[in-house]
Amino acid sequence: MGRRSDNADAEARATLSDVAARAGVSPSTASIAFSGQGPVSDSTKARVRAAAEELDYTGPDPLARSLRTGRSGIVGALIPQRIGTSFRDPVIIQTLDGLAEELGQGGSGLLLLSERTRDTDRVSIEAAPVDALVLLGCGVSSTTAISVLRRRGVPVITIEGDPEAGVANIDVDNRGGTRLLAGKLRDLGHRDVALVTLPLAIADDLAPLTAAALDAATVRPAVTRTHGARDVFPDAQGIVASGSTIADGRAAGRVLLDVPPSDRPTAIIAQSDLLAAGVVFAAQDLGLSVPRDLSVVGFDGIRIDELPMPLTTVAQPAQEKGTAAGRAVVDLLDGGRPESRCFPVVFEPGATIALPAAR
Amino acid sequence: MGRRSDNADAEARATLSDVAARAGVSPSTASIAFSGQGPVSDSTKARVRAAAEELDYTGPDPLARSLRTGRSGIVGALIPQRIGTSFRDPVIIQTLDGLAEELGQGGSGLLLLSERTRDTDRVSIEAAPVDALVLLGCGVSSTTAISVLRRRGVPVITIEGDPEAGVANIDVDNRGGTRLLAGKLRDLGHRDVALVTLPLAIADDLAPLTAAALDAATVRPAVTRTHGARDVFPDAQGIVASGSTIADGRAAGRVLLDVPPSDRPTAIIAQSDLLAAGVVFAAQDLGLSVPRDLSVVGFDGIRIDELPMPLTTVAQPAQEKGTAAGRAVVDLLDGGRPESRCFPVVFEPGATIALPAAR
DNA sequence: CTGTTAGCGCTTTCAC
DNA sequence: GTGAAAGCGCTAACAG
Repeated sequence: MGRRSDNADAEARATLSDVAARAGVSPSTASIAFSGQGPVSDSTKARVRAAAEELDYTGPDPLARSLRTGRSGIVGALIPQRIGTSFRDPVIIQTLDGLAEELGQGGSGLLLLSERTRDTDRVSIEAAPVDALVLLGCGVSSTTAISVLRRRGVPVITIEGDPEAGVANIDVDNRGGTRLLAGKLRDLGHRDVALVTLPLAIADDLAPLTAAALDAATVRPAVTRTHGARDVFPDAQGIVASGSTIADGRAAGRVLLDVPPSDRPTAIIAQSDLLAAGVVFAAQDLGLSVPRDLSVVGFDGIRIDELPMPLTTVAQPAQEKGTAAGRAVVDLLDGGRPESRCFPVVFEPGATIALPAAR
Repeated sequence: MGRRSDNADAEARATLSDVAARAGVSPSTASIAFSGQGPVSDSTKARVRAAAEELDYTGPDPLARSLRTGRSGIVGALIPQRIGTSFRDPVIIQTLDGLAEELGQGGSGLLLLSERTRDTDRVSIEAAPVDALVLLGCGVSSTTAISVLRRRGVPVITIEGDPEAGVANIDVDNRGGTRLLAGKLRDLGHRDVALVTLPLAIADDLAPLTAAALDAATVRPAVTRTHGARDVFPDAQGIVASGSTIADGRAAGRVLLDVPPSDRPTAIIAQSDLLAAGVVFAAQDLGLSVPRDLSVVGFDGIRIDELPMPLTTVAQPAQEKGTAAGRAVVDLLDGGRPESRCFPVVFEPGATIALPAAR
């Protein structure tokens, strides 16, 4: 029973067969007239269009079309947390923008999936009607997600995901970028350097950075950036932030800085620009001047207007990441085998690092 | 031929019939075992599950299920412009967040549609496989969109749309809110008041606010807020901004303020907080002090950290708007007839208005 | 260029 | 509690 919402109005909607009948042609011909996928005489096409017009037929039912062709025209993007949270991060927005734009070129739409959906939902990763899925800097132990999708036969692309998974991965040079920043600090003479990391797992709390937590981490970039920092400062300790907002950075910064001066680091490596901005504010809260009393570096290269000085950071091509992921998806759907790639980052000198203050 | 991507791997995926056969039951029984929509003995259910496991069957194909049930489980959101642009507006993000969250409760997913899709796209409003669509503060002459969707039988909800369209509309008190702010300015003694409006149509350019432009406007809130301002200052002139960012406001503000002092308004009513912030910056650029030399009011109630003082504005419940729209959609899909509603706004005193400077 | 035939994979009466 | 039958609306071979 029951197609559509059996709302008051609607006597059954016309189907392609109805249109074909009215135009005096077979359904297959009518189908071709609509899709252009085959030869039809102009006169026939016109007749079909006219019949459609009369019957108020707007085109093939996408649901039926999807079943028949095996394609829905929809690509899913799995984002961490809820929209309001994820979308506070400019990097995610830019990446999605690039992704959506590129998918649009291929005629596909973007379905937003949050990690938080219950699997009873009609549109969870185990049941969403998607032709492919992009895992976006996710804290799903992405191997789990990937295996579910593989079983479903849904192709996957990851952005900053686990490279081992045998899936094309669009990456940025998180390790090298952080190492570069750490190197600048070392060259200036910093030795007491602390980290403010991104959450290591979905829904992490503010906490010290422990080896155990790092081992259990599911958020790739957080781990990789930590490695990059430790390439230069092997013993660097730090704080795991509870998110990637200015407020989260401020809270983490306070923990690191609101201590006796002798225990205070001379520099802080924050794993995102928003976190770094928060650290700068935390320093200001405590009467410390940046960069005189404290050097701070970030990651991402987003502009943060509220900061009194430009941040020393590395810029990543967020939108291009999305575009590349989109292109990889389109390629995949065309039967190609897109390759992983890793974007370089670009150093932005800014004005938040300096020589360590004499003690 | 060809189901799915005929990629190297995959020998044909198992179907529900395969599972049923293996479990020694009929397809209908297997279906019930999966969906829970009917009576099955526990033992049968277990057998079906086991067979599924063995065949690597993860559940019913969503495409087939959709065709059969007439529901895709997907709700579309039509946003103006591209993601990167729309999502710079915190109000849109919050609204989408509320919407997605509420839809998630109903088990539906959110498909992002941009007005900019070409109608040849597989997933345009003409052909997206959605159970319903939410028009989000759109500049589509929404009547057009609505009529397409009505013909398709896709139910629609609008957010700040045209109320006449015979569609449930989730609105906020744009007119009353702006009138309230204008009233404050009048009470302080302002008489030379200028407007910085939101774009009146998709992709508007910075331009003077003319009667013709206002008549041709497709973006509802821009029109309504203009009316609200003119309820108090009937002759107020102004500038149509080219977007709703701080930069757009700054540009518009410059046009209004970079004139001989005698031509300068003593107050500016901007139609969004971002525009208002831009106006404040434009004033500063010209050496004017806010609110001493110029009073500025906004609209929305978002926090703008980079501003040196809190903005005088009215706050709208952006997330609740989304939630309400989501609830309306769910209601609609349940066969209900959700009603339009209009949220009130709340005055936020801020510190950007004062008595007009003596001339 | 057009029509015939078949079936995508599933859910849902309805009878047992 | 289970099975048989029907068909959602469409497109893709293939034959004419």
